[in-house]
Amino acid sequence: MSEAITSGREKGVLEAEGPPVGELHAPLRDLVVDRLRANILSGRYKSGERLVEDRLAEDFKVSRNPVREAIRALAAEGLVAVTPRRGATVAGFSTAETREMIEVRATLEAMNARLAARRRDPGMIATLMNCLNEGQQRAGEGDPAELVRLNAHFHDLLAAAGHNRILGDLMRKLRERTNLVFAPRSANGAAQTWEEHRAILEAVIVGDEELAALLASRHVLQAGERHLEATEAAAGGEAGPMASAVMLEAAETPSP
Amino acid sequence: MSEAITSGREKGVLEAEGPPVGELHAPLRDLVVDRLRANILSGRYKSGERLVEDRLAEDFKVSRNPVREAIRALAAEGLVAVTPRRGATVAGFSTAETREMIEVRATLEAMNARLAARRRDPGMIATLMNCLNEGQQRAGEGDPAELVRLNAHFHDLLAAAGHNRILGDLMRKLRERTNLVFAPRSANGAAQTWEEHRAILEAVIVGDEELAALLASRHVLQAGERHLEATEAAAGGEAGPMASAVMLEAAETPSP
DNA sequence: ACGGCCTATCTTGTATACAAGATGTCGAGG
DNA sequence: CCTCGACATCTTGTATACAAGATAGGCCGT
Repeated sequence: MSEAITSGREKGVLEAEGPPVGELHAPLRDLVVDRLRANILSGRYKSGERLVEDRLAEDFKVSRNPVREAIRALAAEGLVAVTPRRGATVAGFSTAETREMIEVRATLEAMNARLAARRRDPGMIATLMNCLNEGQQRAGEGDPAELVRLNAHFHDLLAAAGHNRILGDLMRKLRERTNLVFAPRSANGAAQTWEEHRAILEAVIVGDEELAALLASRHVLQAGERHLEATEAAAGGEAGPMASAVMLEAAETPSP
Repeated sequence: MSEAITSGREKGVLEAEGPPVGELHAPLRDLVVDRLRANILSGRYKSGERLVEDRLAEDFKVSRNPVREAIRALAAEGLVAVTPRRGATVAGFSTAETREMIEVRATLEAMNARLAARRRDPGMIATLMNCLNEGQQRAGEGDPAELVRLNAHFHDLLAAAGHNRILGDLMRKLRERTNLVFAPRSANGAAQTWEEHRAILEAVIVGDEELAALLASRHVLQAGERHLEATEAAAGGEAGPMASAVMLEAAETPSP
């Protein structure tokens, strides 16, 4: 795969192609951001890997400036960590940080599901149903990258249904960060994931705010649990044995 | 006030002063970020005002590069808005966006208060008490800038008491954004604000998670209400008359 | 052989230069 | 009088150059 970024505007022999008419070309910085983010989220760049400006600039065939800005943009999103004079690396998270992110995500997803159930909108729901069907269909087939994409899409649609863009942005950034942590074993439990999606959507459809919030919260917390159990099993219990249960309890919304 | 940023390392006649020993000098970018943020939050730069790179570079006596990066960092925090080839302006928010931010903040502050009440920590509580006393004392005196600082400090301490840094970061960024909106009439209701702080802290101290969460949520929502009422009164009802009540209901955690 | 310094090299930080997009102005033509 | 368009100007986007901090390997002394 060629990594070069060109903004689609090479010097053609016959000047027939200005910048795509009506479609403003994005600054290189933004293109680089997209590429870097994609490479990080896809696992092509692994956690802890150094991101050397010069090398990336060469890879992408641009100067260091857009690369610098892209790196800092991703740092603001929490996908890369940069230390003042030592450069940037793909972010990695401790189990404590992971737990914290999961706690917050659970709360935000619960809030959003509540809003989606309250403001339910036929158009949105139809779109969500389509996404859900496709997801459940492909859950068995494999192709991790496609499943990750569909999962992100479902959550984005649900965020749109909540009609709170501030909330949606926060959820997306947090989701990307946790996905980065989960990436190594992301294929786990796709079927269960989509079963949970189905349950959330049903609660939203019937307008049961309480249930939608509870299910959305658990959806996140259980994914976190599965991950922590897996890593604890692999690493031999670096945290307490029931850390996941503690986590679940921590963010649960109080029940009536 | 001289706006120049120097990193404290001028060419002295007698080379007696390297970079302050043991204290790594921050990159200019970070210094510029701090200055810009301070100028924005203090209202020195008003919402909508253009941030021209050249002018800022001259003001701060640095090149455009650190300024560019600083602007983008603040854009990531949501304090400035940048349009691809048209430059950056100090962010401004519609009433809809403001409402959304308030909703999310209310939820996050509620979650944090719950965590602080659960994990209550004597040291933290003592520090919070000090801050509270100082705040209540100065609430009558005026000096808006000092009150804003103390308010930020109280919320930061409460965030620390919640022991979730991810959550704390999100709350701080959101608080800055809402403060930017509220800035024009921020002096309003300082006494009430600190009375609410007191109530929240009391709930945290006795470990009543439910009450702490409820009070924290209301603290944010009521501040939002006060603001929206004020602007609606000033602008002649641009949104529905009971928008603030709707907002309050929107994020309230369900009661048992 | 070991520890510490010193230099060679790599990488980031900052400045400057140039290219190209956006905006505002003024005049010609209707 | 108004509109359209070419030009002048302002501002951002990108590249390159140089300065300075960080790192690693080797050399010297003991």
